[in-house]
Amino acid sequence: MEYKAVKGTRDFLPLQMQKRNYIFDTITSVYKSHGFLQIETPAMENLSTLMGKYGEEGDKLLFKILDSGMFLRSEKFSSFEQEINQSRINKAASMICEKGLRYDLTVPFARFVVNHQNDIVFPFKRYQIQPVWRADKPQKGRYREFYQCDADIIGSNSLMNEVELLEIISEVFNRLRLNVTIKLNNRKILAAIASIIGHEDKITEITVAIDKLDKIGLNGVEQELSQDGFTNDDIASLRPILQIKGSNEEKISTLKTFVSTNEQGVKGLEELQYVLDKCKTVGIDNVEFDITLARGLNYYTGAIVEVKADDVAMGSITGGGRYDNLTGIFGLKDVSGVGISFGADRIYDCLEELDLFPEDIKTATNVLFINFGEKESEKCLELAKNLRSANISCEVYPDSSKMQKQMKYANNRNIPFVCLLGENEISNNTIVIKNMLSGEQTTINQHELCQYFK
RNA sequence: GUAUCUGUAGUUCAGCGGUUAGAGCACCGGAUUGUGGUUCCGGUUGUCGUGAGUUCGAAUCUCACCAGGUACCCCA
Repeated sequence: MEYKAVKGTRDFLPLQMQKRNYIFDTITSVYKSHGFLQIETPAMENLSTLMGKYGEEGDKLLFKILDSGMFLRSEKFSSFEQEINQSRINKAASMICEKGLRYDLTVPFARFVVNHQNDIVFPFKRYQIQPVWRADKPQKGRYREFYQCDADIIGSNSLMNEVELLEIISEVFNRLRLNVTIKLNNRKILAAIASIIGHEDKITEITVAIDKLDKIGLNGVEQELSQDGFTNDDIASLRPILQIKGSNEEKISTLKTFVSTNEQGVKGLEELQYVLDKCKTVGIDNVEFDITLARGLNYYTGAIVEVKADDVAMGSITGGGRYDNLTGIFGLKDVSGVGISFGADRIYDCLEELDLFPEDIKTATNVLFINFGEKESEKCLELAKNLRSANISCEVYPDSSKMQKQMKYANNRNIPFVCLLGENEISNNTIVIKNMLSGEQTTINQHELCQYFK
């Protein structure tokens, strides 16, 4: 086939849209039940807004948009060529691209909050369901265009917000009937660990290495750390952290002694303890303190959270955390926010794999009127109008084709009821209703039709 | 960036050196002019990813290129 959708992007068929909307509707209704307000932001942002917020890897994965028109003045061409020749792609790109597609919804939201600070009420609780784009190589559970479903609370330091977001996560996955584990950590603890072994500047290296613990094991992590310039002494002092085990309480008590001399670490542990305690009061029992959880995004400063499906091999399906300084970058200081993001496409893949989509979401039309000809279908139009005003979706088959074809249409469209109204029925004011699931049919009076479907 | 697998009908795939390249599904028609989903019969569908090489002979073997998937990295 010659013309295809761009690699990593997809068309969605009607059935897929019905399933996707089931996910979006579930998340939206939970968000609304907590009083979150919806916003949208543009697909593209200035690169100055996006660059430098996601870490080195993130910058590489930004889709950049070529400036329109005379994008490169001839006098600049030689310096552009020079940058290209030296493989300084970002520098070269900045000369011909000023815009890029958004990489997530959080950074544009921070820009939004700064721009509209006088028009919104703080603490501001917003939700946003839109696509984001990443120039990644696609594979299972990884797309170049995918939907994030974000909820953030900005303008409040309270840890109640963390708890509310965890409640939302729990509620959404309950409603979707998907078993998950919520992994929780705190950047302050990670920063304290880095500080205690004397490598404050290497938080990223430490977190990335710790994050790989379950993948490459203790030896692998230690090897990686020594490649990153950590001495054997550093690694030895880190070992109790790398080998931490047990329940949430046991892990916390191990850490308490480890970070007791570090103010930030103590604070992080207190925050973590508070959130875990409150989770217990609201009945969330699948939260796990996971010291290996790091998250690549630069802007997180406090709680960080990630959700994994228990019964499917899939990357994280929800992520989030607290960011104390994100709006500061755009010129609004001392506004802290915390947010989460559901990855709708990965959740879709999980539900599909476990066959957890409800059957009834396939039904778009409840009743099909079989078309027997001009006179008969005219009567059907009348009855269809009545059904619709009673809020029952229905349609009249447009051609008086063979019955087999019309019935097949109802079957393929998952229409649960078919109405037959032919010559006989017209003459005695009746109508035949066939249940497509059971195959049973009944004959009723035409004026009883609305009542029948109520 | 690294590794690995796969490109054959609308689709899922079989054929893996030897006549004119097949099957299921889908689609169309019929058995059945007022009954779908189950059954039976018939029909349509191809630059075998592209190019070169090996060979008497290539969908099949080799190489290059193009396209797609998967794993690592990272992430939702």
